[in-house]
Amino acid sequence: MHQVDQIVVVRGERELHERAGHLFGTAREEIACIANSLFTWQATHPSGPLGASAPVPKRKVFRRSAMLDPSWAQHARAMADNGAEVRITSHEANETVLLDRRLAILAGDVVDGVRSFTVVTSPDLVRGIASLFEVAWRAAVELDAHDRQMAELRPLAPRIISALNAGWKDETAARALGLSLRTYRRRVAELMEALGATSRFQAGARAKDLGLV
Amino acid sequence: MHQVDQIVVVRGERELHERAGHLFGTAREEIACIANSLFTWQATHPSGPLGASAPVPKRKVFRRSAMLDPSWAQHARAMADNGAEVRITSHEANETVLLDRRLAILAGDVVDGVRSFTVVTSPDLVRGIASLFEVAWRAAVELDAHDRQMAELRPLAPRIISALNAGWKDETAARALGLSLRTYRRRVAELMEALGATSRFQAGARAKDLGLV
DNA sequence: CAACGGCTGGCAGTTTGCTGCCACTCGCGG
DNA sequence: CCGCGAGTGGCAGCAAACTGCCAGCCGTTG
Repeated sequence: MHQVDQIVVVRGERELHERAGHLFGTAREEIACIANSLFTWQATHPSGPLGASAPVPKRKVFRRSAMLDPSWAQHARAMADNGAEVRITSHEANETVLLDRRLAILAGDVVDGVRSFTVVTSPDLVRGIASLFEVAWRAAVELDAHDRQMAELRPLAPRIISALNAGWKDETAARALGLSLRTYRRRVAELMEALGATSRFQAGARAKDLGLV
Repeated sequence: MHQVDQIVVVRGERELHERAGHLFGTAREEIACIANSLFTWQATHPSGPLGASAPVPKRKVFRRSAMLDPSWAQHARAMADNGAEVRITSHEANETVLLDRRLAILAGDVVDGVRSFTVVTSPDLVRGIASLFEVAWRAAVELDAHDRQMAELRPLAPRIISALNAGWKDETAARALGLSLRTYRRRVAELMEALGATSRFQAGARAKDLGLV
């Protein structure tokens, strides 16, 4: 049988939901996902619990910079506690969802305030996308290892970002946070790395982009 | 006659438009406005040309940082060319609209993604708000003077912001823009001032906030 | 109880950024 | 044509940030 519409582009979360939302409940083998923001999470995780049907193995990769947001970090932990495998990546990849290695959804760019998504069912293409996902999966670190790395930074990040956004000098901010200057600068360096920034200007733009200021 | 509802709070641009949009066409003496973003401009400048009826004197104060956006700068120039008096302020004030000194609209904070507006018709309160507007008006600089100040920065700002966002050192960015290091740093200092930032982290966050990166 | 690992904080050297000063250049106006 | 004003660029001094090194401390483990 000739299969039609193996590659379909939809615009906006509503259209995506209408087109492919129901398929989430039919997944049997695995759901694998790369998430960059809460925004797309909501798009691919519709109302009604996903795990309510027979539990399906899930793998999810979160963006490291997103994990600076406490609600994200909490969400990732909750997923891991509910049996999903969660990893954290420092790399930037377009958001991707794989269902049973039969269907892939890739997020595109935002145009006129609307994000487009490509829904793929072509077997060869889905296999290719799945292999790329595997590379990203292997390159990412496990949630527990990531949490250990972030143990010192995590509780301080909001206050450090506030201090930076207030324009405070490192010495002033260190005193306000009850840290030595060296340790404050250590934390700032870790924050910069988590944001993927090499300058403080970049860090400010990234933090704003992520809703951290 | 006892006037009711002299102070009303509405939530969202649609509700504001329904409540007060028609009044813009009835203004006869003056429309005065402080704008912080394109967002609120659209709210208080509904479809259908404002000046289509008898031309009403208009005074508008734009936020200096917003003027870094070429579309804003162009818009301000177009208003001035159409007879409005335009000034630029470095200060941050909540967005305000005054109609004939009889009605005032003040923008509030965004809560749950929805901005609230306070519509005021109480004569005493409107007079008070109008007097505050006059203070802001007098403290602002005329558009022409502002444009002269921005003459060197204006054409370079997009590329400087790109260079900063790329994490380039000042020396690297200066060479890329064909400027000396001293001049590049002069332009960066002007950009920081226009953004109202005292640190590069702040500048990055502000630039992102304004849609400049 | 001792050893080890990891974190902190002080110090220091280096890098990058910030701004004042001044000589020079160029364009404009009288 | 000359004088003046404004901008540029080089230099320099200072401030702020970045990161390595090392001693000390604390908690954990054997």
